[in-house]
Amino acid sequence: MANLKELSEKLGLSQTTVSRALNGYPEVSEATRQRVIDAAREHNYAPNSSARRLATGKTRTIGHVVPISKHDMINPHFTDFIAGAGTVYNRRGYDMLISVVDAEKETETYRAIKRNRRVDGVIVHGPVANDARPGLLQGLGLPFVVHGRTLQDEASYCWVDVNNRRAFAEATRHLIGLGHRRIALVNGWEHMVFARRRREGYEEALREAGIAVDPLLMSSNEMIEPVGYEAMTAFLAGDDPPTAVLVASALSALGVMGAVRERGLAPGTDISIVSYDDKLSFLDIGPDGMGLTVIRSGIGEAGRHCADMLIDMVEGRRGVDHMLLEASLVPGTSTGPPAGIAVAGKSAAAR
Amino acid sequence: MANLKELSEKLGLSQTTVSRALNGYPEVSEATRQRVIDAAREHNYAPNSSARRLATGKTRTIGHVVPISKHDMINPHFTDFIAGAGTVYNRRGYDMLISVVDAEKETETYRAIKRNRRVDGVIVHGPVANDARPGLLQGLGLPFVVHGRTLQDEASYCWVDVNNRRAFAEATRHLIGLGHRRIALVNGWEHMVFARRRREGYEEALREAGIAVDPLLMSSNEMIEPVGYEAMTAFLAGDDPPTAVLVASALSALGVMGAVRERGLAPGTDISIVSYDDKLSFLDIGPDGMGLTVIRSGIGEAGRHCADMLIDMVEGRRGVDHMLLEASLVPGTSTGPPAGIAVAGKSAAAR
DNA sequence: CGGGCAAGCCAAAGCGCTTTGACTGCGCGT
DNA sequence: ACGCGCAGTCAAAGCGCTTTGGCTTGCCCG
Repeated sequence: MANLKELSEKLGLSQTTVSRALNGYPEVSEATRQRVIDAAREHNYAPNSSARRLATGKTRTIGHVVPISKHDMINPHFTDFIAGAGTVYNRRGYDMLISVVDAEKETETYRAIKRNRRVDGVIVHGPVANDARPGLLQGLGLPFVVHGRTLQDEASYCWVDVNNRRAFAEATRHLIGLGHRRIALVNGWEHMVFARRRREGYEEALREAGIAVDPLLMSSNEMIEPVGYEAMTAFLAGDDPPTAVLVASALSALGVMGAVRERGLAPGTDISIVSYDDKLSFLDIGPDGMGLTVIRSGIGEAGRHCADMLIDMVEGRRGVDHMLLEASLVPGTSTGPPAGIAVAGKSAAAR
Repeated sequence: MANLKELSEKLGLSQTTVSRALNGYPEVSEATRQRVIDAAREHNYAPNSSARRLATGKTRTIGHVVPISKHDMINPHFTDFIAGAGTVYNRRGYDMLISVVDAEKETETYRAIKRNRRVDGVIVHGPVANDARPGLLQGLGLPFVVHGRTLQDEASYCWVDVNNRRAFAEATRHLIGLGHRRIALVNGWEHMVFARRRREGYEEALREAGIAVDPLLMSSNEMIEPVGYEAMTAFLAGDDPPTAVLVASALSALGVMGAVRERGLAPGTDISIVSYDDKLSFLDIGPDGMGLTVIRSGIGEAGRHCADMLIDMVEGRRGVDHMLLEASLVPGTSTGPPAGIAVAGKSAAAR
């Protein structure tokens, strides 16, 4: 059955009534509604979504503009984010539109998206230090939720973020509590806001304990395996190598572990490792997998919250809102007192 | 400027003419066309895409139905695939619609997509042994391209695949040529067609060389890091451990490398490793990165070909077509003669 | 000089839905 | 007996585009 007209003719009802019946409006009798629903199912009818969108002015579609960097790379965390957001879209009857664009064409893409009225709102990924996007989108009047936060005006728009600062402060305190004083940080790019906050948390905890911040123990770079390996190798080759390391992502942690293993060091005994764990679905670095001590906050969960918040907004059920998720420290076997300090019964390497 | 009507009034032209001018039809004078284009830009006009879709019956949208497994996991290779496909959609003016659905709801999703006329065609990911999807989609009359191939009727629909069988046969021959006789295989799930073809290639090369296929040297499982680690650890603990191993994915290779390093073995000297490399953008296992010898075929490239093929189809410029990509063996430092056989100047470990 | 033809433009008819505003009975209170 | 409100239904007017089928010009050619 192609369209509403035919279906309504077949039922001997007007298009109005059939449409109302199908969309759950109250002014149609239950008997009629049931008859309509049965007929729709029988004839395999579903409204044409383009027509519906044109008539309502709503697209029931959420856009994700994902910038693609040199080397055609999309942030691997993105997969898990959309896995989370996607289930929400599904449940609430929304579509997910993804635009893969060159990083520098991003603002033009938002403008185009607005002009064509292709989506009801967008999710903004990976906020950077002076991010122009919130301002741009506010100017365009395109509803949005930021995954993360920018550094300024965070009160003026919706966001869902992890309390990165506190998470890293606590992880650092944990290591300090174990007796570590030389603690390295393998961080992400610091133009990304979350990375900056993580460093702040790390430094805050060091200062509290009266430990000097040593630039030689900090690296800021892309969060991928080879980079983690390089950074850790460099730290270990230094004059006064760290006894513990804080890693900003699972992928980096993988590289860090590679460097550690290669040097024949045992995590938890010779060196302590704590990694942030976004719960990349294909890589379990935590206690149940590789055994690392991790600071955990699922990125899929963040995706779900972003999606729900944005849909609430475009449907007018919610105003400007924020959500700060707390990460939790999950102890694994990769942490322990520094090598110099002997502790009975502590020897197992990670895994 | 909201719509065509206003723009045409402002120009003193009919909607017809403005529409034609903007869409490049020949029956409008160049002078007028230019005037229209300038005005459109000046007033920031772009056609409402819902209206256009309704009028034309084309959505200019390609759908990707991605099943989500237990543990909310989406195949990590997916990111790279859509990075490739996405650039093509962009270039050719198409949108990408992604539906994240529970694995068992996949066929219902295709039906719904067809009913609503939300997309012009779909890409089918991860074909399995007796895949129902090609038949279903042919029955629905929804154009599609399969990334990979099923086992039967492959001539009846469009696909883009890698010559997995040959790739693995050649990699195996390469190892045999170096003198290896105990060659293990860390494969993906064999209900996935590509994994099955890879094993066939591997076995073919072994048989050619008169080497018995040893089930104890073969594992078939999910292609993720922890699983690669487990498999390799088990192989190395066996009575007659392999001197070489063939790995089906970069992620598994990571686990394999972890197991190898942990045992203090040097890749290329103590044990040879060849991995299939889909060029995951966040993980370079090849010669330039971790240094492994790899069989390489970019998944992003496959994505581009799929997208182009599908768009050609829905635009009626192409009929049923196939594309078989060849993977190439890229030598790294992780392969060499078996440990027993001494060769001058061969000693460097991977990396 | 008139017919034919191409170039350039337009009015109006969809596309398939939602939504407004109006209409019909029917039961009810007075 | 009459009017009123309410439940249930409908015709028709959009939503903003594309596309069909004409309608003017102006020009060329016999």
